[in-house]
Amino acid sequence: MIKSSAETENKIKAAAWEIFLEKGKDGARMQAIAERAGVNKALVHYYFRSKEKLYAAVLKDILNEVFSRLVNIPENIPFREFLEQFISSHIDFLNQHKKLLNFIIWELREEKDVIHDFVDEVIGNFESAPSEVFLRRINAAIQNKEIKPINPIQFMINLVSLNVFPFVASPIITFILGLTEDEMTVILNERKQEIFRLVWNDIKNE
Amino acid sequence: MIKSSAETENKIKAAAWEIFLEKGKDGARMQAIAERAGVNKALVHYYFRSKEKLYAAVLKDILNEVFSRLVNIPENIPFREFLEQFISSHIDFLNQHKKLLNFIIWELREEKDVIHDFVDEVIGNFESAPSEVFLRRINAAIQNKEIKPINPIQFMINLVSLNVFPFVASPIITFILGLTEDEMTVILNERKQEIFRLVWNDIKNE
DNA sequence: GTATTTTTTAACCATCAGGTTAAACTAAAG
DNA sequence: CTTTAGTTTAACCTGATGGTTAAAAAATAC
Repeated sequence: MIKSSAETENKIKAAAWEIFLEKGKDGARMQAIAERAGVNKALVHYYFRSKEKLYAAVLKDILNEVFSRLVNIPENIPFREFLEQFISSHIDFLNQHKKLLNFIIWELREEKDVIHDFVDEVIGNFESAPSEVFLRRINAAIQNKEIKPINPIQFMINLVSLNVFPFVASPIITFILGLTEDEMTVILNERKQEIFRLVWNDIKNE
Repeated sequence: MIKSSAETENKIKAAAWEIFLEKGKDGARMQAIAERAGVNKALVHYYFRSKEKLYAAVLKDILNEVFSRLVNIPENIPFREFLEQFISSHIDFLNQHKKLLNFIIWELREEKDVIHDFVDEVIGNFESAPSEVFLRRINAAIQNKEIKPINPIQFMINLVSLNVFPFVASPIITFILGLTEDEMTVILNERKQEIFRLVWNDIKNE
């Protein structure tokens, strides 16, 4: 068994990440985190002092992960391809982290100053805010006449809604529509094409 | 001051509704519910025995409220108007109950059997499942050639995503886009038209 | 006015969860 | 081999929280 401060710290953080995502901040138990990490409660406190601090560390990691995905916007390709890639990579990401957005939306549901400062700090690490990059891309495409002169804000909200919501609400949707989990998986996979078709038809010139 | 068993029970349930929506099941405190209801903790237990039972009672009410809205689907009008009304009434509802869907999505995020049975019971109170009614309406419209032969499931998912997500994620969206709350309100209000425009353009025949 | 029901008061219990501590143990590094 | 850092053990403390109780008080019904 190797002893390494950094490794153990990451092991604990990884376990905490899982538990927080499953249970939320209130529902998560330090004991459960310790067990998942294969260590004991004392060690968790040894590394992170308190639940608050551990939560803060994990949330920072989570937000970093999400924002770095959002920022990852390819340049110098036609808007049509950009859009296809954007949707595709988003849905791949959501598929790999089914519980992530659910957690974020719940935990950041109130606009508290604490959260504000916190998200600010994380966003501050990127050269420009994710939405800025995206907005510029849209406006450029409008200038080029690649797409119709749409409302960029509404367009972004539409796009993100179509991408994210089915994953966030998938248990409920599955249940209400009376589907099996397999059927739902198929439907979610089809959404790459469905979403692209819908939004591209709406904005393409000609 | 009137003493009435039923009234007090409702008063407590209403308070519990609020607190559960704000804090979630794990975050809610019986003490807070009692205070919000203007009674004391003992009385809350006198009426509902335990937090579990109170939660169950409230959740049942909440699901009933939501499903009765979903089922409320006007017949005998052109699909175009039906769609307009559906979006409009949904968004009105979401505007009045900003925290509701957020809560539901979080609390029902896992497909536990307990939840299954529970939702089943609530849905059982309606003649036909909400999705059934909606599906029939879409298929009828396709038959009539009112709309193109679309995939009804994907259509429903698109529609609900576009309606619900911006409300569920509104704090985050507001923050990421750097908007004020007032600006966000304006944007949310514009969505009735935006969503209708987008989906109707997609499915209309000619 | 008396019986009944609702509501309060306030103390209390048990449990759980976050957090601490001290001592012992283990692995690695010098 | 000895020092040091990492890790375990297990007991413990404290506060919060769900839940209970018995008695008194207030409101209602008859």
